[in-house]
Amino acid sequence: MGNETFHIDQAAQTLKLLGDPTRLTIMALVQHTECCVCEIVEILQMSQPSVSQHLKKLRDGGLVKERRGGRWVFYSLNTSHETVPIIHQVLAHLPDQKEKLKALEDSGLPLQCRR
Amino acid sequence: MGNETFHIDQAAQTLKLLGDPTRLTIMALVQHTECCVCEIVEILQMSQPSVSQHLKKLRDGGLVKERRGGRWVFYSLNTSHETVPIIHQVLAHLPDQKEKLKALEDSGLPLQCRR
DNA sequence: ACATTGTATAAGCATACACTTATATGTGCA
DNA sequence: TGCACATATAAGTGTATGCTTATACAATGT
Repeated sequence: MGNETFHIDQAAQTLKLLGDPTRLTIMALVQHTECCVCEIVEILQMSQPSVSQHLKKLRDGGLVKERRGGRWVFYSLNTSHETVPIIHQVLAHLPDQKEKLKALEDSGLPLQCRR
Repeated sequence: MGNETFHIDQAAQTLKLLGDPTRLTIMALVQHTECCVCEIVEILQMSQPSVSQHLKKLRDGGLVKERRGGRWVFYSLNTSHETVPIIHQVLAHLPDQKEKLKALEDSGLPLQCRR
């Protein structure tokens, strides 16, 4: 029960975080592009606090990193996490979320974060 | 939100099941070799009901299949589940559990299931 | 300094989870 | 038929989860 168990626990922790539709979608969103919280809220059609709490879990688990830019906070995949290989391969099996980001951009909603 | 959402939910459900150290270890155990419940109990050093309940979850989720052989029940990976590709890739990143099965076999414990 | 906007945190609540102990079911054998 | 073994299920319990509403914090612009 030395090194191996650690790996299993580590992987399980990551998979647990990915094992929620909201968080899994967020991960798919931020996988390639940095995303602003307000964009995520808009795309997921969820309350801002709820999204914020999911982001906190992903942050605490080390799966995403944040960058503050003015009033906005941008999230992206934390590529230095130990389980990134697993994460990438999981996300590779999911439908691309770029379209949703593009659709949001094209929708003309008054999101100021991209200016 | 047609086909895509379904896939995300499906993947999330699988990942949720994998997101527990006990279940993840079980999956790693039964990945290549059919395993008897008593072997799993012995390897995990957990109570039999607890293991049984985890197996039920994996069964209900379609991740494993069971085969009854005499008094024993053998579990193995359900390779016809929709998310097998994800499962395989996740498990590929985990330490091999064959050693534990071998160690159990060599330990001389009175497990009758293999005769 | 103050109001506005964007995000995080706090508190409360209903539900889900993982374990325990106790019991039921199922199979083989005397 | 009755006992022993292997596994499943039931009931109970403490904790975790995901949401809601309310509020705090942070940065900007006037």
